[in-house]
Amino acid sequence: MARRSSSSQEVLLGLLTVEPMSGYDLGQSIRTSIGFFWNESYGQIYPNLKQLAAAGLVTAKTEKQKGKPDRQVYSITPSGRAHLEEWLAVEPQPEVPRNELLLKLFFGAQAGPETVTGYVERMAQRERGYLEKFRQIERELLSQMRRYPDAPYWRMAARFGQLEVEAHLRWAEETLKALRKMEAGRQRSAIGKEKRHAGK
Amino acid sequence: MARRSSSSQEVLLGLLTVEPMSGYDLGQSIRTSIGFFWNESYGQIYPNLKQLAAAGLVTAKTEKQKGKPDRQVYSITPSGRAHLEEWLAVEPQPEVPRNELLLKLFFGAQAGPETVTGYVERMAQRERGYLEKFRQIERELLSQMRRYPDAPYWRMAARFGQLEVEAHLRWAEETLKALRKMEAGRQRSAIGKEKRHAGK
DNA sequence: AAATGCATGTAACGCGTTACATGATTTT
DNA sequence: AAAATCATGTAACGCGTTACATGCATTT
Repeated sequence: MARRSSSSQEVLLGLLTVEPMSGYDLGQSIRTSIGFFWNESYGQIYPNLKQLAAAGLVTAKTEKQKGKPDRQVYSITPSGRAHLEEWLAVEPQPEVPRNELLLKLFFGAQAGPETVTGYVERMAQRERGYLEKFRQIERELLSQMRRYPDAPYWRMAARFGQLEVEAHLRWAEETLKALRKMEAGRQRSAIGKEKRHAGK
Repeated sequence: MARRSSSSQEVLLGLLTVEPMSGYDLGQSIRTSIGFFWNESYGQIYPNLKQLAAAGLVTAKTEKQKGKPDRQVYSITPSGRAHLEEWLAVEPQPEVPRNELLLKLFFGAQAGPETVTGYVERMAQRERGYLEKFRQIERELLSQMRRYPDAPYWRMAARFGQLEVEAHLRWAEETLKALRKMEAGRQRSAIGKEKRHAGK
């Protein structure tokens, strides 16, 4: 097996400990339940499932459906669980950050406050949407606490997202105030220039 | 010119609006000033500078130094500034998140609370270090407000990092409490099992 | 004597997204 | 009639890290 550095296969194994699923299901699960801190495209999921099956970490079973196309349902094997536990025992590395909004804000002087104000406003809008989602997740998790023994861990992860979103919103409010002050200042000086020109 | 989706070249142009720099300088600047929200390796910086020079967006000038090897000092050109402004006018896309710590925490039930506790503790330690750095950056920026007209924008970006770090630390404290409770619970039930075994 | 910093660059490799292909059913 | 959903997969391409190469000066 080639040296692998990413966690794309392990996230599939992890989700398959909850219940057997198809590649399509896994894509849905990722998007809806861990999407706020992890993401996989189908271009990753399907080939990785094949590799996992070839390595004996999962097994596939074809399920026929009326009307809809066949499903390949994958289950984790004992050696798959062993692999997952090994991976879990490795210290997670801090990720390298890349925040394009902050990058454009950092160079905001080259564009003027009007441009970046819009970016921050729409970012805040998005974050407010996330806040709603987290509240919903919180309710669902609380009601399913005893159905899933892993739920306490899921809550901790969701709580991280919640606190981050709240911090983002506080930042956005503060930053919009500052940007609007700058805009006002620029308008005043622009009017000043106009008057000076008109008076010429 | 080929279609480019990433911002690796634009970050170089942006930093060169502050002052002319060598590839090495740019690497240092990135690490020390925007490193908390953006990152570039030398394997990206040097080839991208060449491409920028070939496209006429920067110019290179060889500077000789005593003892040390020659430096290629790059300056942004007017068309470089135009390109930067165009890029700044494009709405920044929200990045796809990948947080390995949260991923391992999410699957924490497969490893047990002891394992993930260590991960969160060391994460909190790192974050406390960042907090110190942000306080230092804040001091430096305040003292250099009139030397650099872009400083207000830099402060906004730094403030984002500050608020995020504070949120992370609050989360870590909360989560460590919950994990330690779970550990205690598991110990009690492990002792219970032991006693039952001993009594057999 | 060894390690670190200055300084520039290239090559290999893996990761990940996007686009494409196919085709039926259900909803708008 | 068109779009969205279910469902699986492949291929191309760009991005980005890591390792490697070189070599002098300074610090430990």
